[in-house]
Amino acid sequence: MRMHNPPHPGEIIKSLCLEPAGLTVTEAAEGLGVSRKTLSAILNGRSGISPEMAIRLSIAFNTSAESWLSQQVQYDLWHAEQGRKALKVIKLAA
Amino acid sequence: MRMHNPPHPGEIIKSLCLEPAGLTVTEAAEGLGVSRKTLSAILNGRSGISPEMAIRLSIAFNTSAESWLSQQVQYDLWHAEQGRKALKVIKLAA
DNA sequence: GTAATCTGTAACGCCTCGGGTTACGATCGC
DNA sequence: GCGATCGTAACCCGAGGCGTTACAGATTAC
Repeated sequence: MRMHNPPHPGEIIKSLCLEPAGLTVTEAAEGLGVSRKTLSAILNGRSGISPEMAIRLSIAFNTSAESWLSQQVQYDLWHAEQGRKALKVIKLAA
Repeated sequence: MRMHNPPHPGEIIKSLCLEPAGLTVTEAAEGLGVSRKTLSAILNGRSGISPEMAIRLSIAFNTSAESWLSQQVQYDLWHAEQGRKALKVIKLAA
């Protein structure tokens, strides 16, 4: 279990994709083929990156869809781990 | 993009966790703290592995929650890639 | 043959969440 | 002042995870 709260993938998108290219949220949303609201929600950590969105990012910015989803998994998993103690699970194998 | 359809993580759970331990679906579901229906749906590829379920698996079988979610990502991504051509996305950066 | 167990799954309800549209207030540059 | 940008609230929709109940089929035990 990691110690630090991993950043939303949205922050990485903003700093590694939008800013270097000088793109506004509106422009990027149009290019990705989604609404401005959808992209805004991701950039501000209010939505996760769906498999489809990962593919859109991979096309638009020539990146790896897998890497975006991996970051999303790290983020989701860290938050799910916070509720680990509340789960009633019995050890079934060593 | 991978060539072959990756197996549902459920198949791996069955062959690597349940069968070696001689567990029935009913027993495993009780140990994991979920309904038999929920586990059955996963084993038969009708449901994905949620972050919470990944943690349950990691506790019960002393495995890595991350590995289960990674497999799920591979599976989801492969299926999402099948609809890649339908996405209207503009290249925004090289 | 009969009863118990295990399993998949349909039918329902509940809640979360991604995504779209519309619309508003705030901010910044000209 | 005016236009562009942005975050976000208020809606609607559909998908998906999970629970309970209930049924049918298969397997096993007696």
